[in-house]
Formats: sequence, C-alpha cells, structure tokens
Amino acid sequence: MSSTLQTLDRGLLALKIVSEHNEGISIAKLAEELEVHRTIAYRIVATLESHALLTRTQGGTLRLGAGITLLASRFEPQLHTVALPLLKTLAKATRATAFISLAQGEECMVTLVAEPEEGMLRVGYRVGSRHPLTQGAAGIAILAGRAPKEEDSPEVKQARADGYSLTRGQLQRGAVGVATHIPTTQSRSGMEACVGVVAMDDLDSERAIREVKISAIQLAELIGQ
Amino acid sequence: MSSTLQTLDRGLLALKIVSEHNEGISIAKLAEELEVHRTIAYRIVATLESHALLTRTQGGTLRLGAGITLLASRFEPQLHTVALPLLKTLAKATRATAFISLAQGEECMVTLVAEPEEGMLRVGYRVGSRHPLTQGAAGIAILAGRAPKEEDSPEVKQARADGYSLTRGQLQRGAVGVATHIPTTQSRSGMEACVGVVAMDDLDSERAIREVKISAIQLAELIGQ
DNA sequence: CAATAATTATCTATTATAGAAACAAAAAAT
DNA sequence: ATTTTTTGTTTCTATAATAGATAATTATTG
Repeated sequence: MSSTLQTLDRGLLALKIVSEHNEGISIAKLAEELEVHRTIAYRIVATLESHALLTRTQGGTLRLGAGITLLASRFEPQLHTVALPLLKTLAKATRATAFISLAQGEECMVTLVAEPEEGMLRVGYRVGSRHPLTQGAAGIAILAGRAPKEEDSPEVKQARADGYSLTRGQLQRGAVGVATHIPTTQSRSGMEACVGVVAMDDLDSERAIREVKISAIQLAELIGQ
Repeated sequence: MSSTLQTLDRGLLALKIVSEHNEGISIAKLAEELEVHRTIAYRIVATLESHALLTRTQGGTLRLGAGITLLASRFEPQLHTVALPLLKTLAKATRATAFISLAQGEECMVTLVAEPEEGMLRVGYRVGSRHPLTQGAAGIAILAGRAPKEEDSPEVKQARADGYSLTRGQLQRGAVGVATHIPTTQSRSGMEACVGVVAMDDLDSERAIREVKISAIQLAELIGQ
C-alpha cells in the first residue's frame, strides 16, 4: 500500500486541470476545482510556475508552460513525431480508429490516436485513457510481447502465438479491437508499446490484422535499432 | 515572496532528474540526487507514478511515463491560442508566411504557421516538418540564441551579432527566410523557440527583420517570464 | 545459501502545510 | 465617483501531513 503525497498529488492534479482548459483557467477557479483554499492554490501555482510547467498570461489565466516540451522531448522523442502519419494511413486502410498505447505499470495508456476520415460512425478512443493490461486488445498485445509466464491468460498465450490480439466488447460493448506489440521498443528504453485499431463490430478483421502487423513492423523500423 | 511547496517542489525536481537520465535511474540514486531519505523517494515515485508521469521498467529503473505525452499534446494547442493571433499579424505585415519553430534535439520543428491572406503566391511551410539546426533561418536563429561556442558557423555568429538570421535558398530554391530566437524561454523551461517568416525572393527583408524582431519580444512576454 | 540490495510497513517528532483571516490593489459594477 | 467584487499578498497557528528512522520483508546476486 505504497502511500502517496498529498501536496504533490494536488500539484499534479492542478497541472492536469490546467491542461484540460484550452482557454486557460483562473486561479480562483482552479482552487475551486481542486477543492482547496485559494491561498493553497496560489502556492501550488507558484511552485509549478517555478518549474516552468505553468505560466500565467496577462489576464492572469493559467496555461501549461514551456517546460512541458522539454520533458516531452526527453520522452522517447521519435515515437510520436514519426508515428502519426503512419497511424493515419492505418486508420484509412482499415476504416477504423488507429492508436498507439504504452504500458504504464499494470495499466496501458493510449498516447496517440488517428481517426478515419470517412465512415458514418467512428469509435472515439481518447488519448490519455487507461485500462488494465489484462483487458482489451492493447493490453493483451503488450502482455504477449513479454516473456512467457505461467500465469498468462489463455488470451495472452493465444496472442503470443498468433502475433496479434483480437478482443470483442472487452472495453466497450459492440467494439472490436485488434492490436499487436511493437518489437524493439522495449529493449532500448524499457518502454512497451503496441499499435492497433478499434472499430464497431463491422470491422474487416482479416484486413485489420494484416494492416496492424505491417504497421508494427514499420514502426519498429522507423524507431530504429 | 510567494512561497513554494517543498513536497511539490521535490516531486517536480524528481521528474526533472529522471528526465535527464536517458538510461533510467534507480530509486536509490534518485533519493541521493534529491538529498532525501530513500523512504521519501519511494513516496514521491508512487505519487508521480499514479499520474503516469513516471514508470518503472522491469529492471526497476525509473523513466518518464506516458502521461508526459498527454500533457505535451495539450501544451501545443494552448501555445497556439496565445501565439496564433500574433503570427497572423506578422504574416499580414510582412506578406509572408510566419512560423514558430521549436528545437527538438539536433533538429528544429515547425509547430505553428500563419499564411498571409493576400498575395498571389505564398510559400507553404508544413507544420511538423523538421530540418537540421544548422540549416535554414529557423535553425540558425536557435543556435544563435545559445551561448557562443567555438564550432559555431559564421552564419550563426553573424546571426548572434545581428539579432536575426537571414538565409536564401537553404531549404528551398528561391525561398528567403528570416528568423530570430525568442528570448527568455530557454533559461527556465529549457524550451528553445524561434519566430520567423519565409517568402519568395521578393520579400522586403528590411521590414521583415523589423517585424520579426518585434514579434519575438511580444512572444517572449506572452509565453512567459 | 549466504549476503546484499530493493521494497514495504510501522512509528513518532516535528516540520511543512493547510486553512483562516486580514489586508492591499485592481477591476467591475453601480 | 464610490461601492462592490475579484485578485493577489502576507501573517498567523493548529494540526495534519511529512520526514526520517528503524525494522521487517521480499528479491537478487554472487
């Protein structure tokens, strides 16, 4: 039961709240959302500001600061800049929403999404959303990319054998997901990533599997080594 | 004398330290660098981890987490809302395509563009396109914004002396670029940015230089501190 | 299998923080 | 012009949260 620190937690929450307000947010409102006294919000802001993670515009509204880009540039720089065009292609080819997810402890997190342009309905998959590794095509694909273990679920074993995972309705009723592990990412940085698509039940899964596999190989090559 | 919060400050410092270790860092070493007891480092890590800003690889070493990309993806839109109006003004005043570029390792990347409304031909400059820092007005402007080095090219030295860089045909035949470093951004946040314009050979360069310089100052104020 | 390292859990003194309150200054409304 | 509201600082104190130690537990490694 590893405990967390309240003050740090609140600060990070503040960062998140500011990030969610594109138009900026006032300190008063931030305090409200954090459910803390105004004074505290000022102190939190001052601290985040001193690390350039937050700035205040003339009007006094808060916005994310440039320090974010520095952190971001140190986080696996290639992956995202390189991957977006490829994801768009994948989305078009499969007529489904394409994504990249990263392992994060026992969860996996969606970090990049490309939606298909055509099609009446499309499945939205929000960047930043997280779910357990044991659920959904993405998580299973990541587990399948790891060394085999006793306790692997049948699905994971299957995915490891097939080179892809396919799930139906695990995260959302009526949604199908196909994903596969991106090789080589792990060895270099310890990061574990997968690429895949989600769609309604009408997904052409044969094709999706093929395309997702190709994308994974291309990504691995692009990222290098 | 707006005070800061120790716990939050340490947490953010931890984030920075981890970001500086490409190969990852152990908790023990992190504690050392933070000059806190190991126990505290564990709590800091747990908190950062719960926000997906940090992960631990199999080996137990710490790395930046996927949550960074989420914040980063929200930083750019916020920068844009603030900077775009200014870029539009710049584009209009110079009748050229105005841009902001950020340093990204050894390259620089275009993150925001505003095209002039009038004029027959306009130079398109694609957001996301990258080129080496050593080439083109933008890259040279960024290098000129750094502390002087022995190995600086004559162009960089010139740009540093002049307060702007002007290149012809380096990235594209027949194109002229003028750019200047946005001051004050680097020191705290680590971000290195420049603003500039590109146009065909017919650019009124005197005017462009003047306008770009003004924009840089204004942006410095907008972006923060 | 010992020995070392990594991790988690428990505990208490004390410090850092929370939160209030009071105050000044600037905006907004009257 | 003068209230009223909002925004930003400062000071203060109770207390809760944190720091840091110690110890117990679990992995790793030679």
